[in-house]
Amino acid sequence: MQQKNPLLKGSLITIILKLLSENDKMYGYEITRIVQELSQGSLKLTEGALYPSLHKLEADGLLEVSIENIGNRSRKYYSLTKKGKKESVEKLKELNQFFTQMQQVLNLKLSV
Amino acid sequence: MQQKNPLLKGSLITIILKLLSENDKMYGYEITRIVQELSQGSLKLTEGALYPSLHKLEADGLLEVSIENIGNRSRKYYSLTKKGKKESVEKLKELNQFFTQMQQVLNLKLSV
DNA sequence: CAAATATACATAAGAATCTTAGGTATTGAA
DNA sequence: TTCAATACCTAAGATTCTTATGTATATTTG
Repeated sequence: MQQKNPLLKGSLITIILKLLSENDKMYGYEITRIVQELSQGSLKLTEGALYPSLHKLEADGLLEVSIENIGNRSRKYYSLTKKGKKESVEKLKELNQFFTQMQQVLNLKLSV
Repeated sequence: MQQKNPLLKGSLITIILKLLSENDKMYGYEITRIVQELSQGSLKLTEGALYPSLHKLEADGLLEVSIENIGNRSRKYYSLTKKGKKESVEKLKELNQFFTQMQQVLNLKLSV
């Protein structure tokens, strides 16, 4: 079955960590907006994917939460812990390597 | 739980189609070898992932099979159907777009 | 002002894709 | 003759995502 929206292909965690390494704190809804904006609408980060991932990263000690109230509405701001900063660098390195490897596999003409 | 081996991240189908678009016919075991070789051993295409994917592509009419016997051992050679050739181009385009989008999201410095 | 859209969080079912762990059998090398 | 390589295969379970909900507040628009 074909998927209609482009996949994140296992890169969601890396995206979150990277964005948070460039911004002191961000909240979930904000992250979905920024990803859509930066990809000109082609990457749809669904909330059903994002929120569970944020909770997992928090449970793993990579993110910490602070709640802010805007009027009657509340935001959960996430920021990187020390461990999260380390992991952010690690994950970005891995993803870069993956892209490099994929390009090697996909671009090279094979002689039969 | 961390994964030890790099993921294929949903790109396996694309890899198969691309390799077959450059080689008239290939068999499963051969594909696992070539992917390892081209990625200098960093991408491990497990057989548990590959064979079911080949069967799916065949069932979807993108690949066709011809069996060759080498002594007492038999190989199942796969090659692209017409539909498979079309899809191969399509999938490669998609993956390239994905890489481009990811780079936009991951490289850009955000101003807060 | 009412209705629709945007903001902001969340979960749960199911699909898709992969790893891990087996299994069978032949061939070649040590 | 035993081990590694070749060559196929499947099944259980994990992970990651989509799709579909649900709740509630705030803002825009007709």
